[in-house]
Amino acid sequence: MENRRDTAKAERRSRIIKAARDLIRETGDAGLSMRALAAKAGVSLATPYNLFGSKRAVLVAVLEDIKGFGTRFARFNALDPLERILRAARLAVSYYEDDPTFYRALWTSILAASASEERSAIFNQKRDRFWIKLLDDAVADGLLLPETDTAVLLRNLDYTFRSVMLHWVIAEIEIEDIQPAVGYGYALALRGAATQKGQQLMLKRLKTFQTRSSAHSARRVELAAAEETTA
Amino acid sequence: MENRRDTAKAERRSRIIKAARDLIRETGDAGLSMRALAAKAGVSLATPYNLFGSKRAVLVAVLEDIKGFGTRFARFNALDPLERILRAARLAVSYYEDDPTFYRALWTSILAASASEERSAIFNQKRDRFWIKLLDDAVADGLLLPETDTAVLLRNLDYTFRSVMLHWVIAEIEIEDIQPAVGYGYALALRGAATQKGQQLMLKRLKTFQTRSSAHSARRVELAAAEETTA
DNA sequence: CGCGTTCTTATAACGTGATATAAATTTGTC
DNA sequence: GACAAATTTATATCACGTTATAAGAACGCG
Repeated sequence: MENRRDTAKAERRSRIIKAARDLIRETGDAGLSMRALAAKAGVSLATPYNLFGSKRAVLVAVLEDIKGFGTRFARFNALDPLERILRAARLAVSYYEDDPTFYRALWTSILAASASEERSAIFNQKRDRFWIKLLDDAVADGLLLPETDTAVLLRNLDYTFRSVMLHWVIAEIEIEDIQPAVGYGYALALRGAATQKGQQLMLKRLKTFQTRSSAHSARRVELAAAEETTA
Repeated sequence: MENRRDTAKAERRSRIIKAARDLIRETGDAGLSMRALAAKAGVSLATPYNLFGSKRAVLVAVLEDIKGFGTRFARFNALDPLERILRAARLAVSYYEDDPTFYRALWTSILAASASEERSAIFNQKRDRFWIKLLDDAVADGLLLPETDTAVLLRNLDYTFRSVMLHWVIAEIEIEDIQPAVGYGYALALRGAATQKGQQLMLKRLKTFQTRSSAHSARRVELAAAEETTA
């Protein structure tokens, strides 16, 4: 990271990431071709491949380039651990709610790009540690069962989060359904791993999220029924 | 469905589906191009587009062409409802375990094919009814909370299932990790929605699945740590 | 300075999914 | 049997992601 060559390389990298982000914002995922990306970044077509390896890798880099989570989260420190987890999930969702067209285009592109060999690295060690700490706190406070393997539990929460996002990207649910769906899934899983003390807290959450999710579910059933009669 | 024209069309359709299935079995997802598919099915390149609309639609048709779930499930009728749900999940997983290379190639292709407009129809009404009946039985037996919205709960279970599958397709977990991961996710969610009576049943399941999932989790952490030191 | 290395650049090419076009063929109906 | 409608067919074309090639520039080191 000291050579002038390496700094120029890093500069080119960030220029490509920025160009990709801008291009998605301006034209959506349809206008994001590698040729357009290279032109906008002021590099040759081959350069993004040299620096990232594939289109998918560029887009994952765009996704990872998002920042500012930690500071916004600091406010919740006074809450009980389980509540803090739900707030953290809500905060993560809010990123998508604040710029849905951008994130949908981004994820659409990532999914469309052929799966290459590189370890997809959507998992992030630093991010994992943050969440596992939250879960460990809940165990320490006697809200989650002491025998809980928080790493396994976290993976399960991640499953929920990403599935809901995927569901939204595939365009089968609306942006406003994400929040209750994630909340319900998290509350459900946390209650599943909770002690009696923790279960009481989650039960209330579960009910509110369930009714908010039901509204959407009813909508979906109506749609399906309508399709069935026309088919 | 009465014209000879329509029957010929249906025959061409099934020939294309069969050709796609065989092609995946023989060459994997790499060898499955629309040109190879058309050649193997004995039709022109344009025909699959006329009959299905896109490559993705062909592959979804291949996926939906798989059958024979109900009969194998009959044996579990004597078990308690929650146990029956876990067995059903296990049975669903076994389809993938029985022919992993085929299913991975199939899903890889489906994901790689660009997202078109068609409603993805991975959700199936008949299938939904089957699962909701299982959940309603558990409610009726006092194992799940009476206020449970089983449709919402089912969607959550689906999230778990598909995320694990996706995780496997992306090649970050092994085929033998699917079963415990799905089992853990289902047991966790079911315990989250369970009454005290149901919770005791699920707690035991949870522990066994957790230890089996932990083995994999530990493997992953080792890998990540190894990568971090080399990086 | 000159040399070797590394990387970008420009350009061409490959195979892909998808679409457009006109000809050929099949089907239903008179 | 002949006509009209519909659709497959053959073929050409497009933009795309990706790779290969050769030429040139920037750098570290002697």
